[in-house]
Amino acid sequence: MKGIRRLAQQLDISIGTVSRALNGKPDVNEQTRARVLEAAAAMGYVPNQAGRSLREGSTKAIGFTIESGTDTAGNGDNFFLGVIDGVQAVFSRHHLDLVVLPCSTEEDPSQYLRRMVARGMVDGMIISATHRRDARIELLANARLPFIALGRSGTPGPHPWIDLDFEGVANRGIDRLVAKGHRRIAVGLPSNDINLGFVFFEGYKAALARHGIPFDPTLVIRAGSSEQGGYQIAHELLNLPERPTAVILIYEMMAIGLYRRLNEAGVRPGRDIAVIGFREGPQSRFLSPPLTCFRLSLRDLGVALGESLMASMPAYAEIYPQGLVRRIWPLELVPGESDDFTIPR
Amino acid sequence: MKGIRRLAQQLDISIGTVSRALNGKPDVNEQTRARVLEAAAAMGYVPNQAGRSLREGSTKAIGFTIESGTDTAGNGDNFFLGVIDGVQAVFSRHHLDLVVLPCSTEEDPSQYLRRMVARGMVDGMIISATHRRDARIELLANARLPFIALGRSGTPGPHPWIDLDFEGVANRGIDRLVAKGHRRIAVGLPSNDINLGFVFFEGYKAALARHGIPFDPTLVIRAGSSEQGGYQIAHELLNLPERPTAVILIYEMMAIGLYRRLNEAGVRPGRDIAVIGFREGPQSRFLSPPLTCFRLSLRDLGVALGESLMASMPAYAEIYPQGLVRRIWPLELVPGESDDFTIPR
DNA sequence: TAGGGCTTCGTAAACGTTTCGGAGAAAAAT
DNA sequence: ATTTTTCTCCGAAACGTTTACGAAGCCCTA
Repeated sequence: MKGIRRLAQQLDISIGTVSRALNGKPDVNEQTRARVLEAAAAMGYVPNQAGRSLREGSTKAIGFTIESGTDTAGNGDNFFLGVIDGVQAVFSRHHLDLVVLPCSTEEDPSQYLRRMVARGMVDGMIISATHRRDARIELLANARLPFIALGRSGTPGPHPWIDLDFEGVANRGIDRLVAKGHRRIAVGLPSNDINLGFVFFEGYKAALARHGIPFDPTLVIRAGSSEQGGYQIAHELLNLPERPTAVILIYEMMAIGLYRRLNEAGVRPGRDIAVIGFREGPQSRFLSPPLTCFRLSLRDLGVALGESLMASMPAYAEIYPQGLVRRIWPLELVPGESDDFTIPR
Repeated sequence: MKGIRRLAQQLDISIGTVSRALNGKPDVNEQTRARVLEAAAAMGYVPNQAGRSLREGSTKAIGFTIESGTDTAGNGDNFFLGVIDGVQAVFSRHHLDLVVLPCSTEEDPSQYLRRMVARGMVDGMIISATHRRDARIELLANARLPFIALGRSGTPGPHPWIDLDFEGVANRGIDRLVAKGHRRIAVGLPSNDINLGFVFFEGYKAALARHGIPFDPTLVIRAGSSEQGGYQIAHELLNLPERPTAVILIYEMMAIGLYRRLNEAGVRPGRDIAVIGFREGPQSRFLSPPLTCFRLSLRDLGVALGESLMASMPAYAEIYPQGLVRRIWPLELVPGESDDFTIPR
């Protein structure tokens, strides 16, 4: 005899009453409830999740899919660990557990997601690293599983997302560089079709146009989102017939490799070329020279993600007013010395 | 009508036969099996996990618990993403899925683990960041859930683990420093009671003893595992009446903050003090000067973890010979310039 | 032709939980 | 005193799956 049955037998009441007592249902004598609660605690009873979710159709768990592997995300652990901490702060208030579902580098993300959805392990999903056209979004919509995307997507149909302010970053970064006299400004973009690359690129082009700077495709370098990618970007820029005077990068990790290649060529960031990175990482301030980049609170972003997902879960409609969230997350400029290089007029 | 029932109805055979066909059981006509498989694929049938695991008592999923939050792990980089990728490579061969269970910074890790085990969501567990006396180990042993720890522990009772070669690192690091004439060698340790701190400390003391260097408790600094911790370590070392000539750090992240504080004081690593870090991170080579540290393959470590867990799961006894794994994972020295500082005799 | 073995399939039970409908008793209303 | 309401509780069904058991049909042997 196991589970609730054992508990009921020991207390000599029916399993139905035990269940109602445990779940705070009204029609149970308060004295009985106290006995049940005490006995449950005493024998360390915890409801079997399989049984419960089979009956309930819900699992009290939320999934957060990321890509595993060390070079894919363009973000160190700390990005996801930070965001997750915020997400958890929201969910724990409602006794929802967060499970992180890492998609192997060897598997197609949408196939993976399909499996995970089919598993029926979660009541909602947070997806990250959205692509330009992301099959996962259609998949989740079809499965009618509440979800929110960390990152916009060009996928048709309304779906909730929160995304970083890539246009704003591109705008402010380029404004800053133009103010220092730069006009040949290169951009380092991801080589895959992750959507943020497109968004950032659009912001870049718009900012240039605003300043009346003609767009030069040779200044657009696409590379992997890792340190190696940054190295490659620097390499290509150095080989350009007419070298840019400034570069803005989509990933901070790229800055590390970019610095390395520039140093090899005797080109010092901040003195011979202006560099602006994107999201501030642990090492940004400790690069030499410190990287000018943009900061955001990972935890706050996680909280926003969590609350927005709640807002699309019908089961919590009373607590979180339902609605379709589409939100641009602001970032704060962190001035370093990597863009000190100024072009005299 | 849903699930297997719908499939059976459509094919006009019993659900039992459908189930057996799907699961590759022998007593089903091959022609029938083909029909079932085809129909299942056509209507995108996937077995409900709750129903299955209720019946089976197994879930075909493995848990990997880590600590969320950005400053707790001491790994500001891709440590977990790298390890997870290796773990997944093993499990995917057996159609086991990996779920990462991040313990919030606000919750007690063993309470959290208890909940996750009780959830019955996983057939096995990998725990990380083991402590000196780790309640989670006893908990998992009592629950008879197969598990392996990434990190040793002083917890009594036999349990499987894989751990980095902290003694080896301490030994080789100190040998290297002593060979350069250092005798006042400080050590930066974590401030919490994570077990690796003790192991590293023991290795440090043993290595000193081997060289006949008296142990000086004032050279042992405990701090948070983040960049801030490293800053604090440097600060305390600088304030010592007799400053050490070398320092060895348990976390690479500490090196970043340590460098910062040292630079503020005009003390240059590699010239005025020798610094050795522990695990190589993405930025180790790009610190100025490059950090002397130790390297390991995260993915290989993950593979070893996965295979070792398999070896403690009775259900896979034919494939992976059962046994209690206790393994020290080697690291490779990566010479930098941070320990170039030599003491003349 | 009777019986035994093999193949294939259907039936039903079981996993642990929640909840619906109702039952019995006590309390309240008539 | 009878009816109605209220308070507790019980029994049973249901969620979707797997599997033990048995039955039916067939082929083969004696």
